[in-house]
Amino acid sequence: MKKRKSITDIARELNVAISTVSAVLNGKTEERRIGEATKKRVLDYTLNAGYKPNQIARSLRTGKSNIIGMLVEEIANPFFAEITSKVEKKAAQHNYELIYSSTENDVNKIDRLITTYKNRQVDGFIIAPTIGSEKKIKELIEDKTPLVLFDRYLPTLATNNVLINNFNGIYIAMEHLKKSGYMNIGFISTNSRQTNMQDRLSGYRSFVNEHNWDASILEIDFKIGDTIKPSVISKYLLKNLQLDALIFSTNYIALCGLSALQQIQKSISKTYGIISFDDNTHFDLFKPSITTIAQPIEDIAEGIIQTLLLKMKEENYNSPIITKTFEPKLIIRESTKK
Amino acid sequence: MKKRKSITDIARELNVAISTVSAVLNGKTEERRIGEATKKRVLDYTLNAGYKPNQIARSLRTGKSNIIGMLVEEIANPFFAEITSKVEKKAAQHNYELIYSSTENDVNKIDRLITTYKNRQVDGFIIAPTIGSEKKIKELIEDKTPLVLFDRYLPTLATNNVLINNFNGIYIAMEHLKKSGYMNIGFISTNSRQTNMQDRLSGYRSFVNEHNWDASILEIDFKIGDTIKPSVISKYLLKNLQLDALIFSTNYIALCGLSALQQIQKSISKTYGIISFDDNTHFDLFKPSITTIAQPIEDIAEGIIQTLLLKMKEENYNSPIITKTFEPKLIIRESTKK
DNA sequence: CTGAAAGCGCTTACAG
DNA sequence: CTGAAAGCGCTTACAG
Repeated sequence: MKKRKSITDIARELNVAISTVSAVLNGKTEERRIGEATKKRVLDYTLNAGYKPNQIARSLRTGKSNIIGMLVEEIANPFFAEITSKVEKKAAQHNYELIYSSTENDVNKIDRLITTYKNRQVDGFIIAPTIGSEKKIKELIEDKTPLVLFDRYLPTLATNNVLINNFNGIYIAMEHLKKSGYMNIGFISTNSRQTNMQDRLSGYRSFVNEHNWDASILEIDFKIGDTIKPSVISKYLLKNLQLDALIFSTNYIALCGLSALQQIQKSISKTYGIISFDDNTHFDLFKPSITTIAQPIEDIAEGIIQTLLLKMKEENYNSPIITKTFEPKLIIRESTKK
Repeated sequence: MKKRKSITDIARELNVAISTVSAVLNGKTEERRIGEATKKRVLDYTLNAGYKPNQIARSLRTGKSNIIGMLVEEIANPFFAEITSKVEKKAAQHNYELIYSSTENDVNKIDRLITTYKNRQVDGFIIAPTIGSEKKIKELIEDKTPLVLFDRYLPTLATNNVLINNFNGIYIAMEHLKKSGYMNIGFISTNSRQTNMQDRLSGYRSFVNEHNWDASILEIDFKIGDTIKPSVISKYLLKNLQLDALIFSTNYIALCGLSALQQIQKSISKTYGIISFDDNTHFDLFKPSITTIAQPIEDIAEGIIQTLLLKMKEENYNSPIITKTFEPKLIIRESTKK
């Protein structure tokens, strides 16, 4: 590759000191009291030559990279894709670059990624943590690395969290179904022990208990990257013919559940009330369109970036731990109209 | 953040020279003839202390980052998500890290991203190029930055490409439909001028011309991030009632088309033969399951990484330009059984 | 077999 | 108002 111009080259060609060029480039002409003429000469030259400072050198010197590392469960999942995209834009506004990777909820992968990112000297971490990654994340906390967890939390770790009220999300969905006349509601979820999934389950259980209903729960054994067989769900439906409505605990389970419903449409002719957690670009296109429990993605993204920015200010390393919890929102569509 | 141990700290604590530590860490104990005992001491110590070399410093010194930058159209699109994931794994096997971003086919964004990645000193680029980005990409070529384009090419740029035979993909799909008894096939695509889309259109036109059929083409005005209204497609179908089969030129158009078909199911009761470009995790779950023209993702990923690795070996900067073209594969499912 | 020194491209006290 | 020098953490010729 062609060698790029350095600040030294520019200083030599312009007959000024390296530090002068640096000051101009960093907008420190005031403190350093650089003359207008010198400033203009440097600016003209660098603009013209298309000079961009070498970030690597800058990082090495300042100990800051202006990079934020973000680890999500799976970037292909629309929820994570959207949130990453929003965080990326917000980070850019504050002059930070975002790099991200999928952990696939794999403890080894998350550990490896944290190490890699650390070696790249990221200034802060945003992580959707996996059960089992407590030890590695604890290292970050002990190093005083600015850090925000989101989507789920790790109960044993005292650090910053941005979450939603998963319990309430399901609870208001149940209330809506009840009001719409459904009385036998099945809850279809994964067997994940993550806090978000457990809280959604609790929301269901609480509502059912409070109303003296029978709980009917399907927990599917699922790992990221697996394809769920719709037959798992159709079998469950055929065994639980009393059900008149279904809540899916997350978007990919819902997609699979909708396939299952198509499969058994011939054998049992009934229309279920349907609600899915996570709104999805396609849910309003379905026939019937699907009622969803939407996460306030904009709020979450803003909550994450603001918390991290605060923590990345050096003087705030010892400020209190922050947890922000947002409320999800029910988007009512055709699938819950009796 | 806590300051990390440096090679200097280690050298001091072990009473050896910095260069000795460096040699051991880089496995150069042979050339540098480091004694077994010294080697063991250093290795034990660094392993124990969990020391990881500072990549920033290493990059600055060697001029190499061991990072590959990849720009795709939209990471949330399953095709790009999969290919990125595969390239990432292959790159890791060769000790390269992959960073990636979505261009959204936006020329400004792609230009900005290339600049950002250059400043991060990536060792090579993998790009799904956008029309209009010729100038910026030409700069990379002139700098002799290792570079591979994929998915589409830019006719005016002489550089390395990894592609599929889009023309043939549609052509064999048409042949299959004809053999299955369909004779009035509509082609539903975007109005994108990208080579991949244009080649797919050419495949359709050629087949139709060769068989003296009438062409029926819908080109939807679409930008990444847009939601296509299914009504655009249903209007087209209602105007072209002679059609008995449809080919969708890409996965998101197909998803939208399937919504449109549901909408008009009541008004026109007929079953279209359906084929979509790009296989998709959900296409085999649909009822009927959808016949697709699948891209050989594994081959494409391997083609990309091998080409780039070759170009990143310094001595190969002046080796000939490489173009690899793979054949797509028809996956026949229920949607094309009459 | 091992170490001292230069240098990658920056920023930042400090001296004048 | 401007410049010379140190130093971030490495690698790599080179000297012994």
